[in-house]
Amino acid sequence: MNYWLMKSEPSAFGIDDLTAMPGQTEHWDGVRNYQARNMMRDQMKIGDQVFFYHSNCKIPGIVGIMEVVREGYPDHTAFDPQSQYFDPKSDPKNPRWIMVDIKYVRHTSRVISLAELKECEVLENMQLVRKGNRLSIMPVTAEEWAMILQLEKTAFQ
DNA sequence: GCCAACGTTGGC
DNA sequence: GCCAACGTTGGC
Repeated sequence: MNYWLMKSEPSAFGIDDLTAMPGQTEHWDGVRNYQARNMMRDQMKIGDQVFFYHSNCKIPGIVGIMEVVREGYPDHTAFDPQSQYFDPKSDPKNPRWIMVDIKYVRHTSRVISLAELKECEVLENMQLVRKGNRLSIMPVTAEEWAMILQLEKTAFQ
């Protein structure tokens, strides 16, 4: 099983929006970055565990856990001229963009902030804490996953 | 194929 | 709101 972290701006789609979806499941559409797409297309498998990360907000950080429930398939929003994610270069016969379905598992007991993740030595190699990182989907190692769950249990000052 | 210009991301 | 970092575009 693999571990991942996926970012979303809570003003667009936050974890509370996910819990409000039917079945607490949603397709992760709108990813328009090739590196992120390739991970969804080639590597994300049913049962993989995913941290839900809130970006571009007051306290950026991990707010919950999700699970992959459907593996990569074409992102139909790329074909819809009404969608903000419309891409005229994505041909329905040869779709350019891919999404997966994810299901809510739980909120973390608190927000595990980016500031806190940056202070943890075990996590210093995570792409997330590196300067200038803009990837919206990234792999998390088993060690990093366990470390973050450990952090969740402790108070952060 | 290079690279400058431009648009976007996202922390602060 | 600012701006650094990065990806994409398009002229040449």
